[in-house]
Amino acid sequence: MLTSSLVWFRQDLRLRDHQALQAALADKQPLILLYIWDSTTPLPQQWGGASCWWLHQSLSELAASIEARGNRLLIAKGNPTQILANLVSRYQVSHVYWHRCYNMHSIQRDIHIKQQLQQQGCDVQSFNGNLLLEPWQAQTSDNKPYQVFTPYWRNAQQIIADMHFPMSAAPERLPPQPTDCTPLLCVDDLALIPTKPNWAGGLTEAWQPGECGAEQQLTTFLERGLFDYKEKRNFPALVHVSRLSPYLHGGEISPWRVWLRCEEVIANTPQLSILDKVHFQSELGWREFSHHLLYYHPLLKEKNFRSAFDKFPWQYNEAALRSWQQGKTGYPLVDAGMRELWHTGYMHNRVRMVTASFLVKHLLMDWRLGEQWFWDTLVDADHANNSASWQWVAGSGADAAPYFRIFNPILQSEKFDAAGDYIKKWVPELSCLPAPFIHAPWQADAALLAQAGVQLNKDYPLPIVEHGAARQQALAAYRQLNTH
DNA sequence: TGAAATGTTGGGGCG
DNA sequence: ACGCCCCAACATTTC
Repeated sequence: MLTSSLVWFRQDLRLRDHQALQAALADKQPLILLYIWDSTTPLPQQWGGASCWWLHQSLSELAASIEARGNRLLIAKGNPTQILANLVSRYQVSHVYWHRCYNMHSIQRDIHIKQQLQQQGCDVQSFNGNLLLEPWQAQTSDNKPYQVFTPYWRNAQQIIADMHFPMSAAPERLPPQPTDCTPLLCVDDLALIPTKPNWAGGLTEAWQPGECGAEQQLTTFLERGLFDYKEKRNFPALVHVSRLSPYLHGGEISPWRVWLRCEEVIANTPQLSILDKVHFQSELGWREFSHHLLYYHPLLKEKNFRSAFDKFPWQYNEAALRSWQQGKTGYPLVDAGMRELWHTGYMHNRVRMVTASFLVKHLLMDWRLGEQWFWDTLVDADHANNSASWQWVAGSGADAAPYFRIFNPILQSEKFDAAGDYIKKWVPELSCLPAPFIHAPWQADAALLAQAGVQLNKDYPLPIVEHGAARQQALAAYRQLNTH
C-alpha cells in the first residue's frame, strides 16, 4: 500500500514561499492538500462577515490554482481532529505538514492533533509561514517578553538581518492525489458569502483576493506607493499605503517576500529614501509585535492588558454605537472612515486611529465593542493586530497611547484631508461643501449650507457629541483611573 | 502615531 | 524716540 503526504492549509493560502508544501513535495509521494473550516473555533473568534467573504474568494483561487497543477484542494468542515484522523487512516498518510497559528485555540488544538497523529504513526511537522519571526524569538536580555514596541523592534530587526528566509517558487506541477481520493466539499458548501442581501458588492469592487492579487498589490505599492511613504501614508485620499494587510492575514503572500522585495526596490531606486523603507518595514514590525503580545497574553482580545482598566467607567449607548457603526456621528472624517470600512472592508490606518479614538474617548465606549465591529467588517481582521491595536488606542494596552492623547476629529481632518477629497468620496452628501467647512459642517453659515445643498440634521447629522465637552469628560474618566 | 493651555518673544501700531 | 499694548508665531507645559 502506497503512503501519502498531507498539507493542511490554514492562514497560508498560497503556493509560493510555502515551507509545508515544499516539505511534502520532498516526500515524492501522493499528496493530499486540505483546508478545514474549523467548527470548533469559539464563536467570538470565528471569522467575521468580511473575512468570510475574503476567505471564500481566496480559497476559490487557491483551489483553481491547485487544480491547474494536477491536484485538488480537499475542503472539509467540522472538527479538525476527527477529520485529520479519518483522512490519515483512510489514505495511509505518513507525513502531515502545516504552518503554525498563534492564538490560544489554534495552539491547543494543534498540540492535541500532533499528539494524536503521532500515535497513529504519522510524522508531523509544523513551520512558521506567517511571520518574519516566531513570536517568542525576540526577547529582552533577561528572557522576558517585550512590552514596548521600540526595543522589541530594535532587537527583532537584528535577528531579521541575520536570517535566511525560506523563499520558494510555486511548483509548476503538483504530485497527484492518492488514486482513491474522493472530494469532500466544494468552496460554496462552506456558505461563506452573503446571499440575502448580498452586501459584498463594494468588496468585490475594491479587492482581488488570492495569491495573484497579493502579488499585484505588492508591485503596485512598491512602484507607486513607497516613494515618500513616510509622509504620504498619513493622507487617506492618497494611495501611499500598501493595502497588503488582508493578504498577509490570509497568508496569500509571505511577510518575508514583502520585506525582501522592499529591500530590493530600495537598493535599486536611488530616489527612494531609506526612511520610507524604515517606516514601511516598521509597519510590518507592528504586526510582528502584535503577535508577540498575543502569544504571551492569550486573552488579548478579551482582557485589558493593563488590569487597572478593568474598573474603567465605560458607558454604553446603543444609539451612539449605531451612529458610529453607520458613519452618522456628524464628524465627517469619522463618518467617512466608518463608511469606507462598511463599503470596502478596509479603512486607512490614520482614519482607523481617529475613528477608534472617537468611539473610546468621545463616546466612552468599551474598546471591545469597537474591536468586535472591526472584527466583523474588516477584510484584514486579525486576532493579534485587531486586539493589540484597539487596546493601544484605548490606553489599556502595552506601550499604549497615553490617556490624554485624544484625537480632535476636526483637526485631523484639516491636517490629513485638507481639501476634503477623502470625505467627498465617502460622504457624498457633503461633496459640494467647500473646505474648510467640510471638516465641520455645523460651523458653516446657513447661506453656504443652502448653496451646498446640505440641510443639517436631515441630509447630514449634527455632531452627536460636542468635541470640547467630550474631551473634558474623557479626561475626567481617565483621570479617575489614577494610573498616571 | 495629539491637542489645548500657557509662556515667551519680537515686530509694529500708536499715543 | 520711547514705552506700551496687541497679537502672531513659536516654544513649553499640561492634560
